[in-house]
Amino acid sequence: MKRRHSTISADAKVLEPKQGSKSNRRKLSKSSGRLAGLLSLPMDILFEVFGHLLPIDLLHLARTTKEFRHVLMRRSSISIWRDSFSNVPDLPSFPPDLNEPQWANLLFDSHCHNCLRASVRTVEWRFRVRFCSKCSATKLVAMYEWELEFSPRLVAWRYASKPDTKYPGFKSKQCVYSQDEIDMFVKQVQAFDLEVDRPAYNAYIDARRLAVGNVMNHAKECEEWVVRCTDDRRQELQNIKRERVEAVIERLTELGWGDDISRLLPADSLVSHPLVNKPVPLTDRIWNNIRDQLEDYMEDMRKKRLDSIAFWKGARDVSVNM
DNA sequence: CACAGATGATTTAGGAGAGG
DNA sequence: CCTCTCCTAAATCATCTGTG
Repeated sequence: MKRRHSTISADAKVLEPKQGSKSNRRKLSKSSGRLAGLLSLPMDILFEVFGHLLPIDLLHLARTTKEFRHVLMRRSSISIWRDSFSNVPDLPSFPPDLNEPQWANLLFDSHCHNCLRASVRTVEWRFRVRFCSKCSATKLVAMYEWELEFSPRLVAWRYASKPDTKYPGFKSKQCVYSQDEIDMFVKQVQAFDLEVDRPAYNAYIDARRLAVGNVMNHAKECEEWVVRCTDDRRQELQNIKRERVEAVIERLTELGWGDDISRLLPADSLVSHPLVNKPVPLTDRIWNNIRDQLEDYMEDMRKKRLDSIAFWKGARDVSVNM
């Protein structure tokens, strides 16, 4: 697999600037002078600094100005990217058919690769693309195998092995293909004159099968990585929530609510209170914002408990007197 | 006073589960 | 199997607050 050497960036879309809000643009213009000053640093220092950034930071930086793009996208800057990737633990293996910015873009940039819509979480690792739901509908096609013009065994092109219910309208027995890749494959196959080029055609198909197999294996690795990341993140959020609950209980206890907290019914537990059950650490400022509401809540719960006690006491007295 | 960072409201994506 | 609804997490943005 030959790599291009002039720049790292093979795909202009990788460097497509993000659409910023007005406030973002204002911020950029105010701080641009300082960022630009970075480039006046000696190269070895610059490499050292950049090497401590995360890949997505490098990508964002390369999108800010032509100068940053020039520095970060040239072949001689590859060590920056390698250092940067080494800052992220537990990544899938580096795919040999992508370059570093493309790989960073696929892994970490959440924009649709087709329309640049933000916040797209679904990556099609088999096709090495991130598409929003709208673009998935146009750029991915669902077909039964027999619908393909060429034998699917030869195309072997990254089809879904199980129902892909995330695409509305796709039938479970259908396979999912990238329209662009089918077009490219068909074009390349049609370029062969099979009367003359049969050996070359066979070699092409063999190479294609091998390449597809490698990408499929790599996609599996990436999907497993996503599962691990999601699990880790879920755990992290649970820990933050738990610590917030503990912090709230501690502060309420300091205010004299400790006894009432221990007597709360499970259904009234602070764990499920909307102001408490949030994956955001409790700061002094947040505490100041929520304290009054939580004290009101504890007051209500105390009243509820005392009313309940009074009710049962009354009921008992009635039954004793009967 | 300007600025950076924190906060909270709102919007959006996507997963889980219920029901046809 | 498919669709719909609900819920959670993430992203975005305007506003607030603390600091120099």
